[in-house]
Amino acid sequence: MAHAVTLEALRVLEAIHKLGSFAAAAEALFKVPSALTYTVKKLEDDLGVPLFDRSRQRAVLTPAGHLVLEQGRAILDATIRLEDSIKQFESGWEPKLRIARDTVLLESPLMEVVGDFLVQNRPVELTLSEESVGGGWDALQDDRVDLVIGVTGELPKGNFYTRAIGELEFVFAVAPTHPLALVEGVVTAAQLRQYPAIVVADSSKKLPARNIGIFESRQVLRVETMRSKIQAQCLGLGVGYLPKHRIMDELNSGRLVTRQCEFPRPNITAYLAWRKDSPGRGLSWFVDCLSQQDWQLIPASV
Amino acid sequence: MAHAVTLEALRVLEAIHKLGSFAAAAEALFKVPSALTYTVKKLEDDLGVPLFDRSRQRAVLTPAGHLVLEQGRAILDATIRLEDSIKQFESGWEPKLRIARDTVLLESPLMEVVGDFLVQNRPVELTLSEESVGGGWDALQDDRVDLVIGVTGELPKGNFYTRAIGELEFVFAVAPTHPLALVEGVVTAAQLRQYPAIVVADSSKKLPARNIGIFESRQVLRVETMRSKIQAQCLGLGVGYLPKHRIMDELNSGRLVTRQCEFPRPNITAYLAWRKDSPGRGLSWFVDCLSQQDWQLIPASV
DNA sequence: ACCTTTATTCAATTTTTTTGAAATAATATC
DNA sequence: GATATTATTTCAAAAAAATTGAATAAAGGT
Repeated sequence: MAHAVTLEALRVLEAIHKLGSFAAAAEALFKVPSALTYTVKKLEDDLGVPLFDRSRQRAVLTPAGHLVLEQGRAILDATIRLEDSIKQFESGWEPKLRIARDTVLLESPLMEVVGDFLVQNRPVELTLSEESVGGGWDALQDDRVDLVIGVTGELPKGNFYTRAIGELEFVFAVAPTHPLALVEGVVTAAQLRQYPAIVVADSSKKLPARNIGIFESRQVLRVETMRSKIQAQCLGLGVGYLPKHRIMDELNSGRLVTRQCEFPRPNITAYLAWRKDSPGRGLSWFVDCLSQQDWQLIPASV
Repeated sequence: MAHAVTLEALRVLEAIHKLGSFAAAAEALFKVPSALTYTVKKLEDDLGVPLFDRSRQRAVLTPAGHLVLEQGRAILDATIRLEDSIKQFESGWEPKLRIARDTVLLESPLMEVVGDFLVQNRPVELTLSEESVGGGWDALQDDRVDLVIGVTGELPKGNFYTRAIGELEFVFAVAPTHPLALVEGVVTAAQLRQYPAIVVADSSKKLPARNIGIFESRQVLRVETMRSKIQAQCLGLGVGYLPKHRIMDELNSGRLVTRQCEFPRPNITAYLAWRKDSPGRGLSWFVDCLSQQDWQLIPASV
């Protein structure tokens, strides 16, 4: 047979697997069970492989069935994206917009902008996520998000637009109860090595992980978000550089104190970044608003 | 309408675009033109957008049509891959196997193995390609190849198997007519800077490009393959490190001479690498043969 | 053992797709 | 500029495919 696979058959497979039975799937698809029997059997005949094991009462996927299901899901997703693209093409508004914020940035400035967007009641479904270190680039490149806020470092390969939103200043901060708080003057490498370092793990799933500002400590505690890192350092669990704009409260109230460190950490520029290809009206709107938003950073020098 | 796109409609779209008319596409698909009119009109109705511009005699795609075609192709490709996967699942032999050779390696040892495979007349379609520097990893990660030979350096993220095939030794070589050939003793950084460096460009399309062994020359000539680099250096266009096993002939015949260099380049291990997931019989066969093949390298120490 | 749930078979029915002939329109040719 | 050619659409009829519902068989729960 020329073309065995049809989207309808993949949908049926998916439904049966998800709901656990032909009967339940039939109901969900507004059909009668024998219709599914027909569709499934046709696909099995065309493919030449049984997709379900019928030795028991409830049909369960064979290994071949799992294979078809898995790749079939990707195909169904692609058709949904295709239909979404057409909708965007007509209205200009993308049906879905995925925004990632790097964990170095505060959440509230983003939320303000999101609030402004939501009251406009556009036909756009928003998804927010948080990334760390190189993870923002990774998510963008891997097409898991459409827009990232607060990415830093080198531009990876690919066609991206960027816009600087300010400079990040890092200070070496410890809890006042931490032994390093007692050090007068500059903290040395030897002193650093005595205490655990708290680092934010790279959330990359595809690109190689970056390790920024790791000094060789005896112990490293890896956390997922900047919030966790700040909290860990406030509790005196370890030490490390923190973005100044995130810890103004902690510094003012004395929950953290700064020290000079032998290895200074230079300021780095934070960017908005998005894919070049055909931005929808939603993406354009967010790029405009987010680049004018006050992220409480140092204005970008260049 | 719930689900507008069907694979059949995408195939029709693709055929009309490729062959330039409804009539030609109909013939290719063993149908009658009015059947295509029906299919296309149905898709247009369901999507709510005209896909073809009919103001002229021959129908041409509208921008929206191009969008559907482009994404549709990806979907059709995925369905073909799905059917291929099933075939592999049944016979064990993958219908397609894509092998990349890093440009540091000789081509002939691979060709010998390929020859041995072809005489077995397996139902496997082979594709060979050449990659450079980080490009092998890139192609593997991006699923453009199934197996790479001669990748070096750090393992990127992802699930890969690797097997060492030997160590690469690099020698600093220049044409006998090159000014640096006259230097006695060790070539210094200052001397190096005087002459163009020949480097093999990273063929990566997704991962960040690696730059190995670039010393800051006034001029850099970037080439795509090791063969080009060797040739450029034989012609005295520039200098650089070359893999010793690739230039034995040139060294013996005096077309290249070696010199000591202030920056020595350590040996590096070359690997076979492939994706973990479900190797077919073809991939397994190649991994076995290729890892036993004599690549004329130094046996791996570790 | 009995009842319930589940999947399949099969003939009848409905829906969808395909066809071929005729109509319409745009290019090409003389 | 008239005419032939090529290309697409329209429409009713025919063919193919999908869906239904009733009957059947078999598995699991109580």
